[in-house]
Amino acid sequence: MAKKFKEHKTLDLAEVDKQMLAYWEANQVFKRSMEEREGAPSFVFFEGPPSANGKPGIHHVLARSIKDTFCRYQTMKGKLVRRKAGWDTHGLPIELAVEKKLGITKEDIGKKISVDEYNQECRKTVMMYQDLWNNLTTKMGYWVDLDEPYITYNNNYIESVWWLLNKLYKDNMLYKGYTIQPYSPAAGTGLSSHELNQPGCYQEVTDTTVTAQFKAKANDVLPEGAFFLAWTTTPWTLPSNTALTVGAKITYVLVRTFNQYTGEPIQVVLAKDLVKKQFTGKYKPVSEELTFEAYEHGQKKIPYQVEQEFLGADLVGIKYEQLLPYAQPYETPEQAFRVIAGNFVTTEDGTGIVHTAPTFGADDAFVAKAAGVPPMLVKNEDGDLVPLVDLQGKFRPEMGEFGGRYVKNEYYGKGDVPEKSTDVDLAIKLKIENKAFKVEKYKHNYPHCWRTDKPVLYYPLDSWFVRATAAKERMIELNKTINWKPRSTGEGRFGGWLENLQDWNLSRSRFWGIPLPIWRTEDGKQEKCIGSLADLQAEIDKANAALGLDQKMPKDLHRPYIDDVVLVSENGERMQRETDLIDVWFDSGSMPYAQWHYPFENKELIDNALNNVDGERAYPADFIAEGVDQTRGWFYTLHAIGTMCFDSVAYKAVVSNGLVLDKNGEKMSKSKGNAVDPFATISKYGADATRWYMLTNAQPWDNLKFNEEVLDETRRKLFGKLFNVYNFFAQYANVDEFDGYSLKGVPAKAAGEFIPVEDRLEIDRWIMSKLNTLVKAVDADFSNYEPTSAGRKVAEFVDSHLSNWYVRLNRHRFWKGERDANKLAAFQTLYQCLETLTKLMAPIAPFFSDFLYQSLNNATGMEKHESVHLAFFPTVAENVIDSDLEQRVDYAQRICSLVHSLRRRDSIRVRQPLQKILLPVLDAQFQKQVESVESLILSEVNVKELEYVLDASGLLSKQAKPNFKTLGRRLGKHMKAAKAAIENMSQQEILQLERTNAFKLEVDGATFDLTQEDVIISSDDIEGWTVAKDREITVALDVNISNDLYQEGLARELVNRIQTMRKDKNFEITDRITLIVEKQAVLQDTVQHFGDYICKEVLATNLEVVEALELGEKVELVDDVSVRLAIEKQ
RNA sequence: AGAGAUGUGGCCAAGAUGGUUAAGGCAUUUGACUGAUACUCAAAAGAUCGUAGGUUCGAUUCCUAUCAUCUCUACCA
Repeated sequence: MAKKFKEHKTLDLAEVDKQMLAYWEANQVFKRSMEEREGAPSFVFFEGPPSANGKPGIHHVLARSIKDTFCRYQTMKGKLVRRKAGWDTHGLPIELAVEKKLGITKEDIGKKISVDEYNQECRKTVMMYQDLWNNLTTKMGYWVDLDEPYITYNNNYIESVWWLLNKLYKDNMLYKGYTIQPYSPAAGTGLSSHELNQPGCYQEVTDTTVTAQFKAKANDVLPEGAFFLAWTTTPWTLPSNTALTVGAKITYVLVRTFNQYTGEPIQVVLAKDLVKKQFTGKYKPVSEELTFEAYEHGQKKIPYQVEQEFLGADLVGIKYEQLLPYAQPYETPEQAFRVIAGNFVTTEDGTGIVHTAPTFGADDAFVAKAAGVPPMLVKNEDGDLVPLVDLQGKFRPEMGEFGGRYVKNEYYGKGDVPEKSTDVDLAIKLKIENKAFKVEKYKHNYPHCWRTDKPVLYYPLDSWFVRATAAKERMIELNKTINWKPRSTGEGRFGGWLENLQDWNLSRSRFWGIPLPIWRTEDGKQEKCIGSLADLQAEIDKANAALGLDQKMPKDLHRPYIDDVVLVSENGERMQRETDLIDVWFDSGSMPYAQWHYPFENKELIDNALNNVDGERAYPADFIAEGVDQTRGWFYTLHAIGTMCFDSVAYKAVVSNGLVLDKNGEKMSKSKGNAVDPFATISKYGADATRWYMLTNAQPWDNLKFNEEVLDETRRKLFGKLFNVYNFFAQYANVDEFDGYSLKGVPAKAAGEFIPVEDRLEIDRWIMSKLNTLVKAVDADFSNYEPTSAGRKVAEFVDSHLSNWYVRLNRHRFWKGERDANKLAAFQTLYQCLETLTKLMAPIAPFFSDFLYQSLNNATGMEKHESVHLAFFPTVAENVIDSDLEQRVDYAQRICSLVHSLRRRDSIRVRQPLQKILLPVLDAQFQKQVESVESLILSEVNVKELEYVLDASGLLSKQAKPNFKTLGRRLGKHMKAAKAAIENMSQQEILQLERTNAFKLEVDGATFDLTQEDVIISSDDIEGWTVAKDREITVALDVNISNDLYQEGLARELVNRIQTMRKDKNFEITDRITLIVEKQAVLQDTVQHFGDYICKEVLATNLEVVEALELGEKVELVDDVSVRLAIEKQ
């Protein structure tokens, strides 16, 4: 006796999830999916560590579904796929969370709370979210090794990162530099861009702005004494001005006018496009009433006139007098105070000439450096070079009367705020000195420190940099070898980013992160970069010996312990660690190496690949996937480190998925309340429906508009349907004791062998052909990282072909009485379809597929695998694919559909038999194809015969259309006329073309030889018939209902009503009945001719016709025909 | 501000390499099958493919411009 196929009541995907999770857990399926592939070729996957500072959202389900799908697929393809989970544990978000939780600020660390305690708190915070993430990982069916994750705060991880940093250091790729960063003087700390993007940081403020006049020195382009106009919203930076930047291609003009504050005649230079914006209000073009000669200071209108034009490039190099000569740049002052070119200059606002203060603007610093203009740095009391503003935000003593004043009034304490800000006083001074062209208030957004709520300064700070620009070309080259999904992200967003690459600022002045392993002597002249713990130990020993200390290796490599370590330089000086931490993005970009503690352990995993040696490999990744927001984040840092340290790509293929938006296309956010809870979604619809929906509703790289209704539809349509098909199968398979190869009483030809596909019915061969075509396509899609296409094809197969055609047409084969080879073939065919489908679906829908697989396989024991995820992906049986067969069934489906539409048009129900279908035949092949599915069509649409109509039967009028593809190139612009001519071809002419395969077409006086392929012929209409068309197929239906047909129709209606009554009365399927029908004239023939048929269909052993029936039910058969019926169980 | 992506019926969404009727699904309306099951199936209606130009015999598809939405990076006069 065969084992039973499990029959399931209703489909509860959430319940399936639970069952399968328990099963996987109990049987260690994930672990075994790797163990069983030991020794197989590796498929390398990197898990991007989630930053553990936030709760997982629905978009993480998308990203992880993508990752999981391809890892499962590759496992099924026989690859060994290791997936180490990882946690991004460092960085500001964690620190902020901790500070918020403890109610402290950065300054309190080391005072109110020890750094050790703080450190512990950070670790705890990370662990707190880990549980939630693990929970989601498990519930959504994401297989990743959670038992041995890499954690970026572990000493081993840090050691690997140090090793990488040291490698960069040795290659001269690390340097210390001075850059402009957001800085909060009130808090005394630099701010990361993350901090600036806290909500509420950008506030609208009103600043005093100055358009200053910079007096040009003698030159060949401008007249004596001309001024450059430059606008600033931060007048306090004007004393630090060392250059003016123009756009080389921008057109500038010289304008003659008067200074509105002093009344002095002036000539000023500004962008031509901005003259109208600048010369407003009092300024009027010179005219007869308004002349330069007649102008007097104080009068209402000030004349102006454009005198000359130049290109920005002409102005470059002109020197000008320093605007506010409080100090001179310490370095190369002779290079300062000249006009330079910069591509960031626009004519949107200001004057088209940009006041450039390299100490306080990132662009300024960049453009000045490129042009060799020095920043305004002066030597301080300690001999260090510093800007004119100190770290408290005060002007230095060099600033004379301004010395000691805060540059922004906001920095003063309550009560100390002066009446006029430095900006205002500077503006007044410039007005008096004929150096201010215009002073105005200006409203704009300006970043504020989230902690002190005071404006941020852009301020030069010491930072460590990775010389990424040195590897730029190589990064671009290697990027071209990466398979980006979608391609545009790799070429556009990422490629563009690489083209404009800047050096990577590594420094962060925080506590919770990987410390920069660089120690320096006090004068900064000697330094050491540590590349391993052994290295550090050796240096500590050396320092202990040289300096007489008793230092031990810190148990924890974080601050502050590491800061206490003092090393010694070659010539015996003390060295202190640079206090910076490194950018957390470097942490995550190091994961390919650090997750394995490379090169201190697992060295071969990476070296095998680098040296092209046989053996297991863990580098580079064959595949990674994250959100498109990681393009300049993780995707970049992986690529940069891979290129710089190993001259290799870090990943060969990358899928960057889009955002998950709400159903209206808006970004999800907690504040809008439109965020979707992944846990709720999964428990409501099941993980599989969620995954399937997210992967197939839109390409992963397009944004997904998350719509619950569509998600539910996925559940119903795909999983519900497949589940029903399975249940149908299981129910009858159990009755007939199907074991995969045999039925009760119908043994397999040979033990463990299927009936060869070629020996099965055509309809079986058809679905098998379809199935193999599907396998081929899905395999190709998965290997090309196209899950959407793969999933849609599977869904299409299940819906249109398997459930709606194959099962429907073959239902009777499963429940008919006799057991024979035909029935066995039906079971085997359906079994093979279902089993193959579980494997095709498994990568996307791991739970349901395994549930189904086990339900099938446990009964037959055909495969030894205990889970679909341990099985292998199906291989294509090319010999089973029969495209002719697929085509003719496609014809059958379409012809049936056309006939149905015709019946519908005349309101003739399918139970009413009809006599004839006419099918115009366009070629012999078509007729041959349709003939072999003729009986199928006739029974499906309940029609008696199908007649093929050959040409010229008189019924058919043919229509010719040009085939643009073949004619287009030949005819060119004669196409329009040719189209008309061809469409006007007579029946005779078309016939001639068909017979001789030649036709001379005359168009516009020219003659063209046409063959049949130049023309598309379709049959148009058939006189007197109802006709429907679907592309090349035309169908005509004889809708005349003869009396015989009518009677037969009534019989069928009668059967239907009786069946319904049986069902309503809960009779068993096998119950025999007596049928009593009230006598009626219209029904007399029906009962006479079709009585046997009726009895057979409804299992009636006798049929009584009585004059009047008291009991029973009155039912309507068709319009105007009702009858009273009764049935009784015998 | 720069870079990138997207814009096809009420909604979701196919449509590499220009060509004859622009898939399919949901929703809507109408009807139908069914003794496995099932809010299943079928039909009808609904789009000149963001807008404007251009190339071409012919453009949803190629080019240019423009608008809108979104993302990333930056915040600079």
